[in-house]
Amino acid sequence: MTLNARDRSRQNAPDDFTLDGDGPLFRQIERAITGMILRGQYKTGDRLPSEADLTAKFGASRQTINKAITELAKRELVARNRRAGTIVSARFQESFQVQLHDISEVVLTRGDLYEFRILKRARAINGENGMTWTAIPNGGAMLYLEVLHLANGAPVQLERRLVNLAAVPWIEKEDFSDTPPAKWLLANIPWSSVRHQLRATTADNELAGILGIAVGAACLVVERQTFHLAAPITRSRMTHPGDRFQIDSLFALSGFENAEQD
Amino acid sequence: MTLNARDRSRQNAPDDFTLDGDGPLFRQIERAITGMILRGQYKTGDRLPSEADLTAKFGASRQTINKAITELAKRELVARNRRAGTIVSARFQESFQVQLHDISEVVLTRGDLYEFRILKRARAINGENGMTWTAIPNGGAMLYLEVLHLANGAPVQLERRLVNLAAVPWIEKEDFSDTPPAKWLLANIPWSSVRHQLRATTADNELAGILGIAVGAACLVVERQTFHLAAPITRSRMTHPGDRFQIDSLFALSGFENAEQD
DNA sequence: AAGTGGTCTAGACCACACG
DNA sequence: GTGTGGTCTAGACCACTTC
Repeated sequence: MTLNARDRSRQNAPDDFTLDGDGPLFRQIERAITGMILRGQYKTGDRLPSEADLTAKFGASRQTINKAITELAKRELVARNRRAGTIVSARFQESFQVQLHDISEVVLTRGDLYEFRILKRARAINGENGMTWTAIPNGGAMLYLEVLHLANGAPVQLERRLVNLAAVPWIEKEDFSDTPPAKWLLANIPWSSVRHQLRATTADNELAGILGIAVGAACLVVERQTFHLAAPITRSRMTHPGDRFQIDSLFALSGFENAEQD
Repeated sequence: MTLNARDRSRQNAPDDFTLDGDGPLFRQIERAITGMILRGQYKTGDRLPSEADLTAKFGASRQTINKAITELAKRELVARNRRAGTIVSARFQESFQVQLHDISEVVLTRGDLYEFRILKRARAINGENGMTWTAIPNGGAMLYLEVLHLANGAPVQLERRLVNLAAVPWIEKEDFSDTPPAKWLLANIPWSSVRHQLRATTADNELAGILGIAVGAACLVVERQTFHLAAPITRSRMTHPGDRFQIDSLFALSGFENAEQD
């Protein structure tokens, strides 16, 4: 195998195995390698030194090296293969993570006054009166809740929720005077899986009236269903006025956070 | 010292430290404890046995126990404190994770035919002709791209993108005949942080024409900006017809995935 | 003072993929 | 076979928090 000058310099360049002395050793190593990748000292397809080599270069034990690189692998910055070694990933990510925060947190974070009102509360039978939830059997008992969330007195979210009473019978005793149903459920009922759907709709007459927006205005809808060990717990449809609400989410590789403008 | 079953049940922590023998030991332990929490054998506020105790109960080394519980702590199923021990969290989550997939993956996953068309491509100067991107200096050179993504011939996403030419000058040589700009950028340009915004809008005349929908129809807009070591790389606004596209994301605690209906 | 988790080391065996 | 990562153990010292 032959290397041209550029390749050779690339192989010699990464003599940058210096640590910043800040925090645990495995984090320092993680940052050091992340930095070398981000700065291009290791490029897509390059092979990192083996754990044994890094052990010598950083003067750390193999466990510590492994812990650091395993973190990078979780973030898909590198791919690890037995025998083949650790390869810097083609950075194509087929998915990004976005965080959805509870509406009360969003409002309070913006520095606004948060309030909520229970507009409706009723027992319902699945399949009757146009109330259907396909995840639970027809005829199953449900609690229907309609909650309006406000920021500085203006509606920012209408929450329409169904709760599976077969799974959470105790909820009938709750009056939600202090804690909104979303928070009560999350604090009291464990879940093992969550499904989210996000979509856009336009406001019909009823929705426009409740949210105080024009008929036909765009709305952002977040639907969430939680399950506990395969049992459906609750489904909520959260509708937000398009002009008063948006989801905002920032993600940074740890150690490389910067203050960004919008 | 040993306790009989009665003594242990008095402590509200029944013995169920059995492993399923499937995969690495630390994953088995992780699943075992997750299961005990989800089944209510440990409730919110309960203290888990110390790592030293678990070492004995599972017959594993402390490292292995620690690796398992550290995973639970990352997922916020438990909170760890020196001296105070490991406490099962109040399950209130103030944020959920949702995954955003590349549009081509979404279309292909649905079993549809994916195509894209570059509608426009032009150099632009920040601040001129109504093109502004506040993250880069006024007067900065940008590449503007307008890309239409189709599923079975029907538009599902209009992507309007600005690329910071100061950061990625090489992009001017790309013709994007095979690979859409989003994929090219992710595969070729590293990033260290990403910002997402999601909102709903209604289609204006131009948008309605391009997407083939009615004027005033609801659209879901995803805006993404990536940065590399504080330098803005690209900003894309991805607009989807509300009736043809929604974001769908499923999350499950590992080991507790179930097939859910919608 | 003492219990708990946080981290690190040294050494080991194994599974897998490549030659 | 051989090199790589995957995992595990035993032992250790330390930092933090509560007692």
